[in-house]
Amino acid sequence: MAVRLKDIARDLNVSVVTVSKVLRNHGDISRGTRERVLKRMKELNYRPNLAARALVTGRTRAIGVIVPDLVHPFFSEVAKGLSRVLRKKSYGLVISSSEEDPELERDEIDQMLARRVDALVIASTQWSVESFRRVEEQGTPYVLIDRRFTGMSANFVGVDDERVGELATGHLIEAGCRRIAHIRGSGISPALGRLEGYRRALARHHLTVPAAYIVAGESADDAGHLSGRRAMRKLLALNPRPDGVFCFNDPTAMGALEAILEAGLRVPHDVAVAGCGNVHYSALLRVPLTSVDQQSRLIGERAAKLALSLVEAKGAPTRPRTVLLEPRLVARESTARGKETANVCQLK
Amino acid sequence: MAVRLKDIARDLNVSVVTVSKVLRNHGDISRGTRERVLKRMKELNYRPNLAARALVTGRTRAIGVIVPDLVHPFFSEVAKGLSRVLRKKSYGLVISSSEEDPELERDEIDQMLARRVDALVIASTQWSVESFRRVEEQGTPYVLIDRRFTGMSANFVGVDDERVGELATGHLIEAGCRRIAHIRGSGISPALGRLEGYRRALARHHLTVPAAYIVAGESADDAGHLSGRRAMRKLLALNPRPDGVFCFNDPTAMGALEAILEAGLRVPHDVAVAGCGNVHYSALLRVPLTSVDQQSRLIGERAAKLALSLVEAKGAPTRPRTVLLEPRLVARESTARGKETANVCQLK
DNA sequence: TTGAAAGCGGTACCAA
DNA sequence: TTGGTACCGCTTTCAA
Repeated sequence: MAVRLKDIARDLNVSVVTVSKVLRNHGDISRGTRERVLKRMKELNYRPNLAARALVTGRTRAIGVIVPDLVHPFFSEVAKGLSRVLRKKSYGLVISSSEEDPELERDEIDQMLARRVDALVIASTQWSVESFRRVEEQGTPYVLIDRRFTGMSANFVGVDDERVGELATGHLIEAGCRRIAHIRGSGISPALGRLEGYRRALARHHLTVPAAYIVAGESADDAGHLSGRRAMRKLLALNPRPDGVFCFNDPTAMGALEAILEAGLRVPHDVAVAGCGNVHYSALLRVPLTSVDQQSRLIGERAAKLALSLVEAKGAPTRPRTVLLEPRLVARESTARGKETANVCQLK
Repeated sequence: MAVRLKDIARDLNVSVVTVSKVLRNHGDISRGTRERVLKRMKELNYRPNLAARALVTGRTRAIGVIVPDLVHPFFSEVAKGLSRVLRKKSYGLVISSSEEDPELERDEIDQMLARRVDALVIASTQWSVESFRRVEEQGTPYVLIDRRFTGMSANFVGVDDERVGELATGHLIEAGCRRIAHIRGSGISPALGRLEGYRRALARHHLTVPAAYIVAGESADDAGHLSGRRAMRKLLALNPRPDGVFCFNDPTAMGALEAILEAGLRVPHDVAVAGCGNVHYSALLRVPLTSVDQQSRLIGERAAKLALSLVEAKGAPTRPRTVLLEPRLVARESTARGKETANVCQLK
């Protein structure tokens, strides 16, 4: 059904090799032949069989990406960034979701390796690095995004999570908050980094908070908004009640927002809220949400570029690179306290 | 670097064919051999080269999907649905975005065909059916989703868009609105269907509205919220002003919401708003948004199943199937007018 | 400038 | 139960 080099060769009374050379702009072909071949290719709508080509070249011109959740706006943005860069180089994007399940992730990695993708981009839910060893064994280069592993030097692209925590917390402090709580994520690296940044910002301003001001959201990113609500309820029950909260991510922050409003309190006056992710509808929420932009799209683009450069390097041992992007604060109403409040607090 | 059948065969002093048969559970292999082979496969972490297999079987076990925008929640949901079904059958998902650009879409289709995906799922931005003819020529089965073409019988999975329009408009009417406007989408089929449903609902209730009550949003789905705002401003300038608006999709509706609030009016009291898509944060908006759920996830799942069934059919001419899913209304605050209002209006 | 032959890693068919 | 051989569509190498 599909047209093959052979068909074109036969039609034109030339060899397959000749046609193949024209296809790849491989010199040493007379103008005449080249044009006849191109013409026929166009007529027959010829498209080279990439599977066949992959078999002989060892390159599929496909990059695999595995994310925990396709619907999470962060990963959608990443995918868009990846796709944008890969398209330009006519690489394909094979995508799959681990559904936040480490075991599933391992299966998906195996699938990708079987498919012989040229490189792999992974936002891992893994606790151990064992599956990456297997990727390395196959000689497939890979780039981690968003989540990294301590004590493992691998290619990584992500936002500087400690800066995220510092930025958000610092902003809350500047807004006049003094009793700042944190709803943290589960044990993955971004959660730890943001927590660390939060602590650092508090320390720098000589603020201390009760241990109970740090509460854990659930692990399931998907239900972030529900777990954020639960966590915020706990915080509101404390005495003294926090006057500001930095949430691990935007879904969590939305949940927190809900809990605060449900309790009959005002945002930002009673409790200011900052999140992270700057999902594109943050501005449209019940109270427009201050958020730290983690440059999702850019993460995808940089990851794609890094992956491609590894492919070009053809397994020549490149030492792992780390790309840390600078987060940016986007201030909105959820932290917009009146100046006077800020001043009063600062006097104290 | 990667392990091949040949390596295993050599190690075990059997032929490649034998190993291949074990791999595929192809009978006629003694227990002993089979187990030795399996053991060695595990030891070496063998993974069949799918490119090689594809070359001889003619099947890549990959499905291609092309959507206008990876970040649009609707398409993310669709992708998730697809992925879920395909994973179970160990099919891979090759994804790409047409960025709402018909020309780009044609390129991406070509890429997919070159990659020899077993089937294609497309949410097309195309105006003509020409590119699908080319897909047919190659013998690659395909399923259209969301957007269809009149006068072309192809496999299609989507929501019943006329029902969408009827549901939303009918709901606004029941909520007491009498001057219902519509912000429509560009000329693609869902836009037309929803418009038609809107008209039908008005007619059924013997309502007429000025022609100016139907305004067009822009084509760019991405900026839906901005174009929704612009469109709503125009509507608010009319006299008499609409008391309800059905928006083509949720981003548009959010824009409309913004415009109404900016104008100092109240939702739903002055103007009620209904959208479509039921994106997962609809409930968290400034005014929780009534929306028609278009079953995005399910669309993906059904499209995947349909695509797989076409692949199984191996090009046996199956007559095109159309899967129309029933939309569901999710009523929220943006249309929750008090009963009294509704009654007053009905008296008039 | 052109093409013959070998081979990429598998599978299919048929004979041993 | 096992394996030899041909071949999938293309690229690579080298000779003509």
